[in-house]
Amino acid sequence: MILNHMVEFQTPHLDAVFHALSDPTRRAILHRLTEGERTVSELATPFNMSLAGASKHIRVLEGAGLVRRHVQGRTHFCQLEAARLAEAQEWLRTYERFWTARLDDLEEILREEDRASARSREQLPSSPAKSEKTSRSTK
Amino acid sequence: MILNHMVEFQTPHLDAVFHALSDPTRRAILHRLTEGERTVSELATPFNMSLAGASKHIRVLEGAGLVRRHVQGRTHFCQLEAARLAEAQEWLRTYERFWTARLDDLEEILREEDRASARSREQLPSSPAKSEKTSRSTK
DNA sequence: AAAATATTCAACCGAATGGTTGACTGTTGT
DNA sequence: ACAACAGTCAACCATTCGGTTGAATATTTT
Repeated sequence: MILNHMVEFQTPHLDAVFHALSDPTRRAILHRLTEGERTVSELATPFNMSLAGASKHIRVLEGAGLVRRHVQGRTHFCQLEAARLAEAQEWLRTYERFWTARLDDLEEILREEDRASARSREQLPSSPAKSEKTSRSTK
Repeated sequence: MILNHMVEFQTPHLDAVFHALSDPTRRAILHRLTEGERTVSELATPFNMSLAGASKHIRVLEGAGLVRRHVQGRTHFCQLEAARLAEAQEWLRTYERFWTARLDDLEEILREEDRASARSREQLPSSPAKSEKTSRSTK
């Protein structure tokens, strides 16, 4: 049982992917790659960082399987490889019901407040009748 | 413009959340918390690790806003706080179109292969007529 | 009052991280 | 042939990480 636990979470992919995503520079690089293929220098220029530094970040992304590279002469072209991001999202999907649950709770609380304020309006008829539901953006 | 870039990815929340998720022990702890509130010792026991070690992991999760704690006497109860996971998923959602795009590409390629093999069947009428679409699990 | 329990704290350790610099390896343009 | 260019490599540095141990702080039980 404990062993199941240990095995269940020995998912080196996720380790690498989440670690890769934990750095803002690397997230920015990924974002940049959504615009299309870019060379290493192109990816490096926006950052206040040596080329070698940026190169390291790209290697981390490559190691996590988030970037593919094909070399053409002396220039290395990088390409977004999103499949592993899908795995990460799949992992997060397991927890979806926990935040939607909380949002549902919130909605229930707000509805309850609405009922309460409706009652107080009945007791204080001086305040004007408002539209059936108080406007409230749950976004 | 470069500045926009720099600002756009200064999202310390995501840094902390993704970093927290990059460790398998911490992911296991989160998973455990989906079953409900657990004390620090309860969370620690499945792991081959000192209590202090597990405690540190929990503090990391807390720091990332993924766990809330309420103290009752000498025992600390931990609770999953999924909202920040939603933020992470939201970030990943931006990239969804890139893996679905690739899946669409794949589908298109397979369709093309089907057409090609259909043509070759026409040229080699010895092979028996099969059902309209070759069965193929895209999963 | 004393012992047991739940947990953190502080100091320490080795390994990994994010970054730099300078030298090296290829490739391309003159 | 040579200089410029694209990029990696290797060594180094400070910091963080994941982990340990032992002592400290509360709280609960006996």
